[in-house]
Amino acid sequence: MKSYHHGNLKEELTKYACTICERDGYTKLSIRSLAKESNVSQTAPYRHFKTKEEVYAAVAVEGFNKLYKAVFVESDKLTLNDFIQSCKNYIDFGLQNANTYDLMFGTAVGDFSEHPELVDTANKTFESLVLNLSSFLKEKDEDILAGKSITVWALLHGMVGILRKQSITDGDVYAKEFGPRSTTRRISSDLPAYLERVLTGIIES
Amino acid sequence: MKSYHHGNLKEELTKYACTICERDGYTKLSIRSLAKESNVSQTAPYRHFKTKEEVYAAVAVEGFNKLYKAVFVESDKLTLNDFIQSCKNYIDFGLQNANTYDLMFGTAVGDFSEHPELVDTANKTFESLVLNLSSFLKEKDEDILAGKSITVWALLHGMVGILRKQSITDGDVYAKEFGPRSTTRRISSDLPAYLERVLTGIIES
DNA sequence: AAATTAATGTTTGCAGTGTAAACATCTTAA
DNA sequence: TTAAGATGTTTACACTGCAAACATTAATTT
Repeated sequence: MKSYHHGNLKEELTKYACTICERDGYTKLSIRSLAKESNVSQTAPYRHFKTKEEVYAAVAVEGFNKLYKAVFVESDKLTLNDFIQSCKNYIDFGLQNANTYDLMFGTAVGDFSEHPELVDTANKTFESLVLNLSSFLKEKDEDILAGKSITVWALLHGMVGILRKQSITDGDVYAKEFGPRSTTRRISSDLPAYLERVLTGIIES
Repeated sequence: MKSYHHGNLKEELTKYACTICERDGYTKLSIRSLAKESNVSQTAPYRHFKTKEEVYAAVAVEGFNKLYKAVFVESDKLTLNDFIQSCKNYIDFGLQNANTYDLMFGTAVGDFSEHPELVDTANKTFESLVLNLSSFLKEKDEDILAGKSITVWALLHGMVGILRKQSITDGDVYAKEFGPRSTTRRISSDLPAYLERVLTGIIES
């Protein structure tokens, strides 16, 4: 028996928004289609989200939570392999959730600070990365630790972007000579090895 | 005397599209407003761009050209400082053209391969980075060279993303203790020094 | 328990959007 | 000169974000 009030509309809208954003890209998301999917009137979502950007922010929050889970490692004494695996998980997340990743780090949500929950979730993710590094290293100086974490993160973040646009590097004069086995393809075919080599370089600098 | 045919509408549309995309973000761009700006009917742009995505692609091409100019160094024997400067130029471009950068590397243009000119321009930019590195290093092995170039690029690309979303790292438990002088702020206040330290580590690995 | 208020839903309406189709005008090549 | 192609306009359609006024239900106060 369908009641006037939905019950948990916000949750349902968020969930569906996540699906659409990831499947079709966030530009394809419309508040009306969102409403239709939940069998609710076209403007009902506005009771839960002031603007479309707030919907985007909610999707980004879910994204950061998922990324956090992918990166987090329980142990407080990581091995090198644990650390590499965590980093690989980050890149895999970025590649397998490309559209959501774009939403999280692109310009769709202009200013995080207008969405406190988004700031918190994003912080938590980054802190997890710092903690991983601090448990793996014996580094005490927090300045140095934070600096290195940022460098590691930058590398991971950058690799996601580049691996996703392989056509940019595949076409280059050098990689071309290797035919189908382009440089990016070589890297991604053994990502852990690549990461171990590069990350240890960064960590020990 | 206004003639029926505009003359160089495509150029003018592209130029204005670049302005809007950078100023307001590409989601704010509408083909109709584009047309209005050039005093031309609403659907005239469709004679030059099959879809809106083609407009995005055109803007991205301009972006890569600009980025190329920022990164390119004439000399075929770069000093370390030349190289660092070129890398800094990359990051500066990303920060000062945030919306365009997002268009270039985000999901707005789904598949570069459908826009040959975009592939070419993007390739050219990456090749410039490889050439910089190859002239700076004495490295001959093209595999290694391409691999290192990708690592360098990933770091630069990642730093752009992270410096743009400082709220993520500013809020972290460690950086907080330093008050207004957050980790990212320390890094960006002396970017060349940071880059020299990190990049030499990557290059010499 | 009744009454008030707040939360959450609906309806209607507006100005704007991407883009397809049919038509007009100008430019270029045969 | 004329036919073809390029580039413009008009019209039309289904869709969009979101504001405003109203309806229904749940929660809170009396």
